[in-house]
Amino acid sequence: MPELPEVETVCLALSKIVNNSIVSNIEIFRKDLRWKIKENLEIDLKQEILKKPYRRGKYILIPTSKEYILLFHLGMSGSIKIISDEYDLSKHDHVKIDLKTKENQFFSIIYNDPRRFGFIDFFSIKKIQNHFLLKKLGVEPLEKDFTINYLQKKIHNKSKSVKNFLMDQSIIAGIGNIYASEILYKANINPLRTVDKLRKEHLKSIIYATKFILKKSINFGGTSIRNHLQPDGKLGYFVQELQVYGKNKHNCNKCNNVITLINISNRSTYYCSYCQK
DNA sequence: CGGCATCCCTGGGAGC
DNA sequence: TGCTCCCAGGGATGCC
Repeated sequence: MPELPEVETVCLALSKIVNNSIVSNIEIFRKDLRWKIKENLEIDLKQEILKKPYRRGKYILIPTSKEYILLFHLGMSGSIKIISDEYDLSKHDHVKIDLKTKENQFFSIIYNDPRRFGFIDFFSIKKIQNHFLLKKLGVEPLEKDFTINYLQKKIHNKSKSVKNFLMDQSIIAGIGNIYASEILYKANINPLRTVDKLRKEHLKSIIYATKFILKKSINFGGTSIRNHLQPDGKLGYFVQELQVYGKNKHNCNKCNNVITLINISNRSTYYCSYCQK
């Protein structure tokens, strides 16, 4: 499920209950995710106070009062459930964290991930700059430093396709396969075009389209959880909002020609060959 | 170094 | 209904 808008939505849902709550218990049912969960996580996390979660790329980071970071990555199939009532564990629930909020309410966070491409880590906040995953991440696409100038620097001497460029986490953090197609459709740029062929006006369109698509999807995610007393991490992609991903053989909303499906680096890529040049 | 294929893993859907 | 095959949204790794 998870690219930047979905991770942001999960983060927002978490922040409503996690902020200043205390970990009363933690159970780990499976440690072998993408990497092995640290042996002493149960001991280290118990009785910690969790502060406000935030997002970096596709990672969820929850600082604790003892200056540690609890990090989640949802991989390809991960989700987080927030539970306040009786709950029967289901298949692929790997971690359960019980929380008591400052208003003395009780919640549990369940980490579920069938394919186990996701990851959970716990490390000192001092090591955040050198964290083996976080240190590689490029710019946040919704922040001010996502600029034409930044993109020009990153493009320097590169010949990869613009779609692979958008999905490269060391360049822009948070865009995955679905939103890469959506952004390029919005920007009218062919996903196969190599980045060295992009002109300034194209970069401008990419930045505009990226911010537009991501913000729209975050807003959609926000409205979809607004009325849930028990926000459920399993929101999935906001498929109602998708214009081109998964729409092969449908007609383009702009020119009415048929949407094309191709493979770029073994990933499905959808585009309109008439609108996107 | 850049770019690409491969691999990790399980489940769901299509097709027979 | 059941089997097989193919595909899937991430990203590290290794090879050229």
